[in-house]
Amino acid sequence: MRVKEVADLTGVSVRTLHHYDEIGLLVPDNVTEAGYRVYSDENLTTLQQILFFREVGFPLKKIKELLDSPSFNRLEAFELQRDMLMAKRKQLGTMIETIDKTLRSERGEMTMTNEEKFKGFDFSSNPYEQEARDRWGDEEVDKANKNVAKFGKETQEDMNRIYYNLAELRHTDPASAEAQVAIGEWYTFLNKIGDYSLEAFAGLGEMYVADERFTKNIDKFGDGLAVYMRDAMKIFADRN
Amino acid sequence: MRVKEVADLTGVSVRTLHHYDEIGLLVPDNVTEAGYRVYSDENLTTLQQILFFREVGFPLKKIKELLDSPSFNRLEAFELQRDMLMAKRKQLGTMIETIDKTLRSERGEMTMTNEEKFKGFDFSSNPYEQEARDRWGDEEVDKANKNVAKFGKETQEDMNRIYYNLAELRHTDPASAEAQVAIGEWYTFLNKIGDYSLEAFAGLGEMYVADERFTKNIDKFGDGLAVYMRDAMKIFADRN
DNA sequence: GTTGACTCTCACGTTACGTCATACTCTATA
DNA sequence: TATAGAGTATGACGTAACGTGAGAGTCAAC
Repeated sequence: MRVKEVADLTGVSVRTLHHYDEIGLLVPDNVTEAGYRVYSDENLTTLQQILFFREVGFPLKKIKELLDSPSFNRLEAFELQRDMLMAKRKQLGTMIETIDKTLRSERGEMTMTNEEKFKGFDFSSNPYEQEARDRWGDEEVDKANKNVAKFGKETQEDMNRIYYNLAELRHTDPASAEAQVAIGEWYTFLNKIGDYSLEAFAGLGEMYVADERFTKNIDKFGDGLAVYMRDAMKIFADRN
Repeated sequence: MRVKEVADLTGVSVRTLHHYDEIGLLVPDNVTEAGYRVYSDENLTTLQQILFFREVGFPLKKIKELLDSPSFNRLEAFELQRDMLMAKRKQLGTMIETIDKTLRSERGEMTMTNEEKFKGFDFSSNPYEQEARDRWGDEEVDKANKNVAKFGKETQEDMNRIYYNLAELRHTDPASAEAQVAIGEWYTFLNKIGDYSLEAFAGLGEMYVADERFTKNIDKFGDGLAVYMRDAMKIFADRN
């Protein structure tokens, strides 16, 4: 699908699609020889997600973070969206009540406190923002992963190499020399992209098993890898 | 109430209130010696209206036009708001359905067309915008009244004086010398604030009875005044 | 009489596009 | 096959609705 088709289908402007491309929020899967953007069905699904999060007040930057997050899960997102919509529908009910009361009070049939006048009208802090943050993390949790992304493809490949390496060792003793060398590479790697003391390193290891978002991603390289890394990281920190 | 109280009550920021003051959208009824803004209950009601229209996507400029419109009516506004909320609630239902279907299609239980994927997600053109325009007018219709507001209090008083004058004559012959002098004043007045040919003047008179927004406002000065003015204006235009 | 919470007015920054301007691409038809 | 008309691309500046300090005054309370 080309820009205008997408625009007509979804109700957003062509300029908006250009903008989303510019900021890397929705980059079309294909481009013609002439430079025309061509959107895939996958792109459309992503756009649907974007529009949804936008509708409920998320800034584009945060939406991008969510979608980019390695722990992001489309199905979970849809479920959260469902919850948000239901909540919003309930809020609308409150607003309608408020309006009804206001109408009656305007007719002098009753009086309202100022608080009552704004019941349902407070959109200030979206409780789901926290929920989304909790699910797909930000700041702290994915710090490492995000930094990796910043440092480009090579760094990413380095990281994967270390993960694969460790995954192969994951049924051996984490205190063994081989494992400790591998985990030492991990420590060195992390310090290339961030700043980790030995304590922080050990703490990070704890998070690998404590936080399922980490666990999931790490265990992609091998079942039980997260636990193995935690153990190896603790030993490494203690010994150095 | 002072800024922060209002902010806490309504969930908007202090800066927002400052902003609304700056652009003349919500000017506090009182100001202390020290220059502190003090909001009245009336101000709060207005703010409620503002927040509502903002929530449903009206730009502040348009909101200001609505509230400033002489034909604006709080009760009508609340009723429109009710309708909009009900419609939005219905739309939410559609969106929830869409999400449910999407979830099922993600699980491979069914397939969806692209159009179905965006059902309920198109917020592009707000149908109520037109509705609001129709009720409280814009551009053309209230041009005169708006210009009056621009020219300050004196002009406003001049206008009212002419209206009252005509209202007293409204049971006499619109072709009489007295009536024609009065309507001539009206013509002169209008040309002070705008640019009206004789034809335009007669046409305006037609609108006074054709458009109920005009009729309502004019008849506030006396029942049947709008019709009377239309007649007098036509005669005036024909004679000059 | 000095905090601490609140307020004021600049004034520049930001987000998410809108709105041209200018130029290329691609069918559809004369 | 030339050419119009609809669509698209890339700048680049404009706009709306505030956010975010900076610097300074205000005010009740201890």
